[in-house]
Amino acid sequence: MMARPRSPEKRNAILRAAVCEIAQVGLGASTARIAQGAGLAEGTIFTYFPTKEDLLNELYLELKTTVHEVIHRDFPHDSQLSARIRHIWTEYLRWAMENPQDQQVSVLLNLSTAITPATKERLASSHGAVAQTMDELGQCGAFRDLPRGFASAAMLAMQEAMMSMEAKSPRARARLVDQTFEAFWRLAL
Amino acid sequence: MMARPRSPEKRNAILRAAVCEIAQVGLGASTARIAQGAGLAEGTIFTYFPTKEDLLNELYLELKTTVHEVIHRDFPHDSQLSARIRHIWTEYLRWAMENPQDQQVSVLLNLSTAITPATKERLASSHGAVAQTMDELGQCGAFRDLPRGFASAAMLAMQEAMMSMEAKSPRARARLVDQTFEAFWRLAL
Amino acid sequence: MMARPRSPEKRNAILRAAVCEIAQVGLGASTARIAQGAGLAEGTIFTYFPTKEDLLNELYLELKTTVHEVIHRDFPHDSQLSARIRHIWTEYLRWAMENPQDQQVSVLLNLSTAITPATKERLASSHGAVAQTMDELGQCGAFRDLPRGFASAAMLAMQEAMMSMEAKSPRARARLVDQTFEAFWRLAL
Amino acid sequence: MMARPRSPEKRNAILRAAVCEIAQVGLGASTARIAQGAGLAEGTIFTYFPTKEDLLNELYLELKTTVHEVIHRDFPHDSQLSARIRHIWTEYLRWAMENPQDQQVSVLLNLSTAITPATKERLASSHGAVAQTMDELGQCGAFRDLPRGFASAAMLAMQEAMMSMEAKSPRARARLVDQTFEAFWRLAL
DNA sequence: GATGAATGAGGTTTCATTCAT
DNA sequence: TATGAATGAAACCTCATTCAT
Repeated sequence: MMARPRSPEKRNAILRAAVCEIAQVGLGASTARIAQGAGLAEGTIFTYFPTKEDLLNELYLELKTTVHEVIHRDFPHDSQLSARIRHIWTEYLRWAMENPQDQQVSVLLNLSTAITPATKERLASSHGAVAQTMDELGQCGAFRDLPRGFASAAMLAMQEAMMSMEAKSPRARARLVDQTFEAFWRLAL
Repeated sequence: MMARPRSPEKRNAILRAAVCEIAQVGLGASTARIAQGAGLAEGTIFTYFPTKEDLLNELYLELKTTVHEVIHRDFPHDSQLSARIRHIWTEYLRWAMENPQDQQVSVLLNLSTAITPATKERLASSHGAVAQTMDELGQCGAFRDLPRGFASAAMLAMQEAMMSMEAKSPRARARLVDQTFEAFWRLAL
Repeated sequence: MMARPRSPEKRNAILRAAVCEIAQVGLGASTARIAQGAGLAEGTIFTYFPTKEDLLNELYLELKTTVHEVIHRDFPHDSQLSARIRHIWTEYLRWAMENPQDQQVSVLLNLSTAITPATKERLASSHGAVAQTMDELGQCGAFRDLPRGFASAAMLAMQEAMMSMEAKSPRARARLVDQTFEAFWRLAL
Repeated sequence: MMARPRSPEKRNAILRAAVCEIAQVGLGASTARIAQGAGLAEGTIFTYFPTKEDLLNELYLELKTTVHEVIHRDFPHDSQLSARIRHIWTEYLRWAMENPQDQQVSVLLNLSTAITPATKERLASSHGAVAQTMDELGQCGAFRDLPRGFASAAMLAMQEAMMSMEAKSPRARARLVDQTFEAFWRLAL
């Protein structure tokens, strides 16, 4: 009934705990355990999120928004396409590899029926510079004749492939990010 | 002397119903609803699968095995690499697009903690010709310097990207499959 | 529906298996496991015993009857009271210690609501010589002023106490049986 | 800040209801019926006892502890052995006859595999004065040459025999208690 | 007669959510 | 507002019993 959170710290603790639990046991993670993970009482969750579904939707927004912020930070707005794509490529992968649980939960939520279309739309509206860059990519070279959105999907897909590689050391990881970008860029022409 | 034998049809009906339910509501799909979907009593599921987890593991095997069979049928063993890769690309996508629920459930199961390592290993041993072809792909061109397994992951990733495109007509779909293969092949060199 | 057993061996196997299972897990032992223990199919039990409750009642009769038979064998009908009581004491304890599971299940069944009064009555009618001896005991010495049946109950109670002692060797056991009989007999005067 | 605290009354209501149900139908008594008997919702049982088995173990402890308390109340620590034994004899029987269901359930639990060794050990440590008196009894007269523990077992056994006698009136019951004690004491010498 | 698959009621337990404190 | 006990629907699973083979 109440959705006006009193303490942003607690709200955040809940979201962090949710990520942690869901990463471990899937979307079936119980609200009770999430609450416990957040150091709160079972019932408190429901003063911050009226429903478990609401919690999941908000979590989804939070995760996606964070990624957007990461990418927009220091975004080379005026550079040429390849540099902008490389930025997206690099920053997204950095975030994903530094926050594997967040990434994993993000994937799970993407596939879940709990996330409403409304939630997904709310995100589309906040794309901004990234969206524009991806569109530009869609116009160029190999992607020109393919459906709108394919460039974006392909890039995300390749990134997922890249993440599935166990990167032992951070150094190896950095090189891998570069190498795979080169490969992807060749694909794009 | 032998009472009614366990019927493969019923076993199959359960697996089909499971796919259908899981596609709709996720892995939380209840055994009761699956039974109902299969036209059986609640308890009957458990004569075929001792546990829900067992059901999920068997379903996983079934789905993956089907894909392998689809690909191995008419596999051009003696053709050159590009033809073999194209075969895998095409047949896999055909199956996935003709059986979107199976595909979706397959993805869900892949991410689930319910699938045991033992189950995954059972699959690895049945790869055969496909595995060899993918290995070959890994040796060539762009993938040579990347970690083992990347070629395979990248291909699957690109296929998922392709599937995420709504293909209106079967005709358009066929063209899309071709176009995206060309793109992928260019990536591979 | 059918209660006329074709094969006494199978009927017996079921009863033996029932003892074994019940001794291990209590009266909750499932008919399926009992059947398995008897080397029979789940359903076969029900051609021998229409109901689980029937099985338990018959088992109860069987166990009690066996004890009676053991005691009646070589019963010293014409000896004086103390000799007859000693015979009952010794033979009952021998049986109980040689068949601990049967004894244990017998106790469980005694306490169970599954055993009908009708079943218990059926037994009372077959007491014979033992019953008469116990009655005689009730008339004598210490038991004279106590309620009818107390002598019998007291004896059984003392025997249970005796059985609860871990008797290491058979030799020690034999001595213990003697010693405790002497004690009991002193009680009776 | 503290929400509704867990209420000892409800915990007790559950234990009382459990005794009542188990006395009627055995250890198979369902948690649902126990909850109903306690005037609580099905789920509430599990905030007080994580598991049915835990409930049974706690019930066992509670019953045994009550008996110990009953006996220790007004225990004639400084009287001679016979007086102390008579106290135990009398008080135990009084409790058992005034609480026949508790007594019956206690017996059932004793025989059940649900009660863990840990639970039984927890009790052994709280014996106190009774244990010492029973040990003393074991040293004397008839019990001297019998195994340690036999005196105690014999006494309990005789008490059970005594309880199995239907005592019509309280007056008759009191006399019976006395008479049987005299008999038991004669046994002990 | 023997078999064991099929049944569905019922058992224990979990869980999102409510609400007294 | 925060708490956690209370709730009861629903989940997974067991089991006595039936019945086609």
